[in-house]
Amino acid sequence: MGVRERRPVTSVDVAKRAGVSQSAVSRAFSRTASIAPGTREKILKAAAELDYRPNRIPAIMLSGRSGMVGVVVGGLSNPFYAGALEHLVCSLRERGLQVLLVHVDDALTLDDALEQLLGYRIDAVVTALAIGSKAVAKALDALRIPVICFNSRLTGQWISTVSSNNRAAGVVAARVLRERGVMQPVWLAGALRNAASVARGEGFRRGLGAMAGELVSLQGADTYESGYDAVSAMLLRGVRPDGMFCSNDMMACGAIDALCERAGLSCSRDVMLLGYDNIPQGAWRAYDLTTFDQGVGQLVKTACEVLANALEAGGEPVSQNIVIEARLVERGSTAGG
Amino acid sequence: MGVRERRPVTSVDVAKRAGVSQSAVSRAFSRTASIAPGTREKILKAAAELDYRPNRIPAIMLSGRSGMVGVVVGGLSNPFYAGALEHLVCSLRERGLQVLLVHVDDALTLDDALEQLLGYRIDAVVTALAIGSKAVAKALDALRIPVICFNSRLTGQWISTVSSNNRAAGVVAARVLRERGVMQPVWLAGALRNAASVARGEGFRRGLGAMAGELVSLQGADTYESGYDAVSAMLLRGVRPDGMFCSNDMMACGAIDALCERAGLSCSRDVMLLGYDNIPQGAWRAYDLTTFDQGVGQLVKTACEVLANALEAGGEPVSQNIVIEARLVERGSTAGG
DNA sequence: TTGTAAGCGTTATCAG
DNA sequence: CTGATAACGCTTACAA
Repeated sequence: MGVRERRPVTSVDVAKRAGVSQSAVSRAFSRTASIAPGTREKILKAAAELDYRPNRIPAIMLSGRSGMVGVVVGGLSNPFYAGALEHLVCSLRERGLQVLLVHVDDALTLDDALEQLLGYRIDAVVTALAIGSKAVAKALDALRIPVICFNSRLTGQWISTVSSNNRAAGVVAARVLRERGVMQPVWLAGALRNAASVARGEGFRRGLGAMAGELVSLQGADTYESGYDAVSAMLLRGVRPDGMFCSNDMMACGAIDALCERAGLSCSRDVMLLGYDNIPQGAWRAYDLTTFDQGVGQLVKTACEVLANALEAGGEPVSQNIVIEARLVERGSTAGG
Repeated sequence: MGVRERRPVTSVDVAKRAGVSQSAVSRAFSRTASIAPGTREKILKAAAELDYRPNRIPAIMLSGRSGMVGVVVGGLSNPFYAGALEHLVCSLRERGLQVLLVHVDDALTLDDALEQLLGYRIDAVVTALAIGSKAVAKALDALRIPVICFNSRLTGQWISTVSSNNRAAGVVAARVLRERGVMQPVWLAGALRNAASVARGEGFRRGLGAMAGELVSLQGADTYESGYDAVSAMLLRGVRPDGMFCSNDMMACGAIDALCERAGLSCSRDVMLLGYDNIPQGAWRAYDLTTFDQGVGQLVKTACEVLANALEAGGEPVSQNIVIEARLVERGSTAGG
């Protein structure tokens, strides 16, 4: 009684047991094919007894479509991206699409990862990478499958984008600060290659109007630590802000902590401060952060619709660019007093 | 000049162009097969010109192994899980395994999701679900492929677990509080079905020894809000703790905020407080949380090794249970004064 | 409605 | 080293 490698149950096994042809089994599991109800039941019974599970791999071979979407993420340590991924995975699954996940640190890993994913014949790529280089755009466009990017400026025949109106939000942030009498505004920028951050900064500067001359710009890198450090350095230089706009909530939290710890400045009492993303941590009592909500649900839903369109185009490139307004969420950090 | 659906480039196309047989092309891309260097180069050149990319799907059909691992997550809003996922994705990729990601809310979604994943002939399942029901264990075991669970008590022929020593950490937490003269200890439990939380609570109670009689136990649900609410309710009941152990950092942050906002109690000055997971937010200055670090890197590395073992077992079930010690990270929340 | 048979694009085996 | 050929487990004409 040797140990036998267990061969998975195939449609042939089921066919044998049900006393029908193998193609009948295929039809029993197909939505479109026509089959006599009795035959179908007989087959399903046999299948259940054998614990048969249709193998999707041959279907992929025939159709050339895998039903899998490559999802490329970086920076899951930012709760905004983690939340977006969670939404995305659910939405794609509802549309019958599976997620092949790749984590990417840099453009090099990306090339490598895409190479591998292509071997699996993924139908499309969805990404929220903040990497906005020409090289990346070119690599993605060369895949000849639909690519959907969040908050990106990448362009290409096959590339669609879904973004929040970063620039407009920047203008709103400036208006909020001006209305409340801020005299010394500070802009805390995200990573340079982050297109969304650049747009937010442009909007902010424009919104400040005449006051833009007073603007102090800090360079961050999208993380809590970078926000904390940039603000600490600013305080050491003797700058005392009374209004701040941070390119994302992570940096905003770091900024708040640095203001408090390094200079005893409290947000709302001494400094009006806004962030971006509306991450859960911003709502934690210790921060109570005014911020912009990108509407992850809406963003993801739109992305899935764009994706569906692109997949239906049947091999023809589709490129859409959709912008969604961000919503100001006012909390204590701009309450004043 | 009608629009033609573009057929992907196959090895036959490359063979034609390079003037060799199709099997030569296969060999040119294989690591093991032997082929003349000249032939190989000729083929690679032709492949590059045609932008050929080997299709992995047929290989999956032949071998029955997809090189894909189903990764099941819930609660990505907890940065601990988001970070763990990031590590896991990278580690699996280094081993040449792709990640098929599924998000699960409840046991029902799980069954459904597994059903689908099986169609893709995934080689294994990795999960960090806090769902610990018998039904889930049975469903996973029935897949007849290796299953690796983090911090779970699930058991089965095919199920391996990698956990931190939750019970021991609980004992340590109790020792820390006792040593610092705590008189009114409080335990903030996570969701009931969370086996890790149960073990932490058991360890804590045992570690308290004679003082266990004074212990106040609160029921949370692993989230910030649940921690905030449970502690708020406790304060309303008139309980004034001077030491707390929270089943995870999210709840610990909620607890800290409630203590401060509802009763003006400060952690470290009035209350010694410990969490679990060592999420980045715990290190943020506003919380400065003492906690237990599970060592995500180590946890994931171990899980991947267990997985590799199980995959090499060639169809035979493998079940390992590995426990890793958690490391106490002391910060301000237990500094006292 | 059902069965037969021809692929899908690789890898593996075997002869040359 | 190389080329022909047989799988792999399905879906889909086509014929009965």
